Amino acid sequence: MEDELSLVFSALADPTRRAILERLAHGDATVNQLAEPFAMTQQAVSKHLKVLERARLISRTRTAQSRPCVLDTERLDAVAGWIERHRRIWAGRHDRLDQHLAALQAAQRRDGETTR
Amino acid sequence: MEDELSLVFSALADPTRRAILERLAHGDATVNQLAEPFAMTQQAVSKHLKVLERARLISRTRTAQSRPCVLDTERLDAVAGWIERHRRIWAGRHDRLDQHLAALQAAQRRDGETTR
DNA sequence: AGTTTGCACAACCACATGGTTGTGCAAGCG
DNA sequence: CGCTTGCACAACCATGTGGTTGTGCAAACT
Repeated sequence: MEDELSLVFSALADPTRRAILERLAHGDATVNQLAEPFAMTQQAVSKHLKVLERARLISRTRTAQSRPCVLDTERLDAVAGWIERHRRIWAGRHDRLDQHLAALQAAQRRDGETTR
Repeated sequence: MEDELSLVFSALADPTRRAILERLAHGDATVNQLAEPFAMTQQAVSKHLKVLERARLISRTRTAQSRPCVLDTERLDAVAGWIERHRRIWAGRHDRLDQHLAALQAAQRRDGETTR
């Protein structure tokens, strides 16, 4: 129905889901563990997980009664590729890797931003 | 209302809008020029442009009766930063920044896990 | 002057999204 | 065995989204 890129982008277009992904970056977690920091029901988080799963940003295993979530790392590559392509085209700057990394580090330093 | 990152991501989560951006990468264009390749009305494209404008991915000038669209290149940097950060964390790549991030990740993985 | 061009605003529509409550069900625990 | 835990499914609701048609209006053309 919808193309992969759109699915991933729209999955990322929600602070709650991005926070979930960040949480999962620190290790796998169960639904309840993921739901705990948010002021919403477990069912709502379940919905978000379904969105992430559909975008193949996470995958889930059925381990007994818990369904731990695992990041699917490759999914971001397509998105990063798209972004990078256009960023370079638009900016017209053929930045070398060093500049790129410097920018990333700067971006990381001013973190705390939007991830919630 | 909504955070910047979500605005940009959701603006990018539509094939039409991404195509518009690609078109604009080759140079500024008017609304009608942008609308021409799509099987939709000029008004629909206008709506898409408003979304892109709200996400500050494009800016518009009022030149006489036409309203040419120009890419706002900086907006993608935040998104690219977010993507790159997480992609590298998850994938555990191999440059200096990556090792730094991997160390961070390992340190953070050391706690949590059982609690929550 | 009158007409055409380029665009935006408004109202409307169908459907998606993000949340809720209520419920059910399989796995583990007392 | 019965209770609790962990999660998903269904129905519902409010709002957002992506499209349409209809209209209006300012600038440019003749």
